[in-house]
Amino acid sequence: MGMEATAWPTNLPEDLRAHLPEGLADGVFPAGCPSRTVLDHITSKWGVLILLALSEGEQRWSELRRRAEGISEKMLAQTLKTLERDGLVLRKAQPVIPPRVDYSLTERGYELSGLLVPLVTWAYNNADDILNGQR
Amino acid sequence: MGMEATAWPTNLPEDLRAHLPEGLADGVFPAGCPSRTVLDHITSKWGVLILLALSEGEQRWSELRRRAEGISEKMLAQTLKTLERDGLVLRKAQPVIPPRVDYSLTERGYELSGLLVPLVTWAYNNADDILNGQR
DNA sequence: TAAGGTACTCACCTTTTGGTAAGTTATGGG
DNA sequence: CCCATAACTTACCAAAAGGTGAGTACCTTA
Repeated sequence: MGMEATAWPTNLPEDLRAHLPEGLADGVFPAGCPSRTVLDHITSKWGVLILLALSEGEQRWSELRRRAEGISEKMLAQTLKTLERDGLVLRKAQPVIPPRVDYSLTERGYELSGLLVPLVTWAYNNADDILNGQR
Repeated sequence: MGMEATAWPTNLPEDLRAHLPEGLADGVFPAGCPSRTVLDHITSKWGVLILLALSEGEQRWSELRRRAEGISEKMLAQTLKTLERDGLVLRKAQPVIPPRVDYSLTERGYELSGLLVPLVTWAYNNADDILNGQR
């Protein structure tokens, strides 16, 4: 309400639509499904931002902290651990003092970032329109 | 550790990478940025699932409840309200008893779902590998 | 001797998110 | 008269996410 929201026609030709894989073809994810867990990791508030930052190349802890503006050390550690466990992020610690740790995307993580970047870009480009259109 | 995570080379030719828009070219979202808010809406646990379900066409409240398996009525209402406010979902209520309400994607919502579907598909295809590769 | 740098962990507390169960609406059918 | 129905709302509570500030390790530099 307040904005001219137009409905998208439901009867588009099949080949103009993005396709869901079989098994969730009707949009149903089984509730306990592993993909729900993975989806939660990769769409988490800080997860997206970290993957995004790393899509620009290998970075140190402190650099990631700067890029994911507003993240706490606790959440940075937690998020990196989850992504590392998921095989999306690679941690390389050098045994020097003061410590130096470099984070980068794995091949799988890089593949994922290729899907995340368009999404974030879209959010960035549409954010003002979306939030202004609210009565 | 436990899995053979290989690092992706950092020095790829520029044109093989997905690109971030300027303004977040170095991967920094300003902390209070509107796009953070929008991103939170569209990557929320239930938001993704609802947008996904609606990418298959117009649906009633009760149908959405079934498809987003495990969602409570409270969260369904809340999620739909947010997406409607954001101009991504269109609500059409018919003044009949018992009530009938149909939800569909707006043009903007449809555009978004085109980016979300590949992401969810990726999660679906990779979920088992990811969760099994964890020591 | 003391301070500084880096990458963390931990305990404690607050805030946000989410679930449950009940109530609401108005009408048509038994 | 009373129940069922669809799409909600509300109050209350539990769980999860997240912030804060302190502490740790160890070597280097001043």
